Amino acid sequence: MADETAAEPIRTPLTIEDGIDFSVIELLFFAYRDFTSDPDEILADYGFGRAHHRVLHFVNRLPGLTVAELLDVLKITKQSLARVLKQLIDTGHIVQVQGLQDRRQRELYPTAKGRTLALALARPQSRRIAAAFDDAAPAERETVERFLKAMVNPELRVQIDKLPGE
Amino acid sequence: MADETAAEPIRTPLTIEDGIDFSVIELLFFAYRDFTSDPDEILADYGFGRAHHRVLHFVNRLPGLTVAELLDVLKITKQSLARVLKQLIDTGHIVQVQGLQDRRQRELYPTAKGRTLALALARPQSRRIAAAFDDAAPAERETVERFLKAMVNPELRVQIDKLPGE
DNA sequence: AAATTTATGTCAGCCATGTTGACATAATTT
DNA sequence: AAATTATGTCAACATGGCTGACATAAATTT
Repeated sequence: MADETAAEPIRTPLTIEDGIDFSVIELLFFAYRDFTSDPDEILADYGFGRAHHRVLHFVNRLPGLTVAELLDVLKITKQSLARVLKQLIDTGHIVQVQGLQDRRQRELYPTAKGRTLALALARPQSRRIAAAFDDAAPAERETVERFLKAMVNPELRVQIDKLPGE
Repeated sequence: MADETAAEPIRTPLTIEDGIDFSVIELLFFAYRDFTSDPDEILADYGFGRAHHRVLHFVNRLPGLTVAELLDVLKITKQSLARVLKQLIDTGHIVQVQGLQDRRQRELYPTAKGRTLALALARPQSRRIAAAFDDAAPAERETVERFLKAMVNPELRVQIDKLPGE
């Protein structure tokens, strides 16, 4: 205990008057909570978790990326990656190919099986997004995308630009 | 191994042509990754994690909410909550008050210490959001908020409406 | 050619945070 | 009086992060 006397309960809520944008903070929390719940159910059938999903996703979007590049996108350590990557390789969702110019590198590619699963996981998320945009004008779509990109650390926005557009 | 022969690597990336909105899926991932990294650094100084943050946040925004209500917002089990809640109480960030009408209930309130920490955690997130909106028009702000709310499961949107507006 | 650096893999152990199941207590409701 | 409800707690387990240490092969530098 930090103090002898019991600290007094504060009975008034924190509000926007405290100078903080609580509404968007909370909207991001709730939106992400439900956004990730979609693929979670599918993953459970495979004995996979969110970690597998993220790896599979980026290997499908950037086929041939190296282990180091993947670590940089996911912002995790190689020991953390090792476990899930091994499972994805053992189950035939991802294959490794030795680099041509640099034979130390292991280029990661999805198999047909891995591509199918990646698509199955992305589908409900894409449906949720489409429903959220509902009858939004193209300009509104653009506003949302511009906001989300601006939320990313400036030095890491290159990661977004590297992803295939169409 | 699922197959004798090594499965063929697919060398073409998944793109929007596959009928999936990959750009917004990825923007949400990157935005949330960096959005949560702000408070993580502060929390580390206290030996706390994201779980503590979420509890502290909602106790500050809905002072007096009960354990059951908190579980419903966070979508975790009471055993998971128990550990982090106990730590927040032991460190004097949160206090429990026996319910007046129903004395089985434990109403959760922040202390002055808990309020200060909640504000410190919210501040960098709010700054990031403000920077992302930069010189956005009020209508654009509204577009983003409407989109994020629409991303939440319809039956859970009441949780957002219960939070204090101003 | 030798030494160093780099990309990757792997072993071992630790921590945070989620889970399920079982059971206890006190207070409320039936 | 009995049943239900809100909460707490114990034990065991899984996932997915982490650090540190070390090994190997290939590329780069000296």
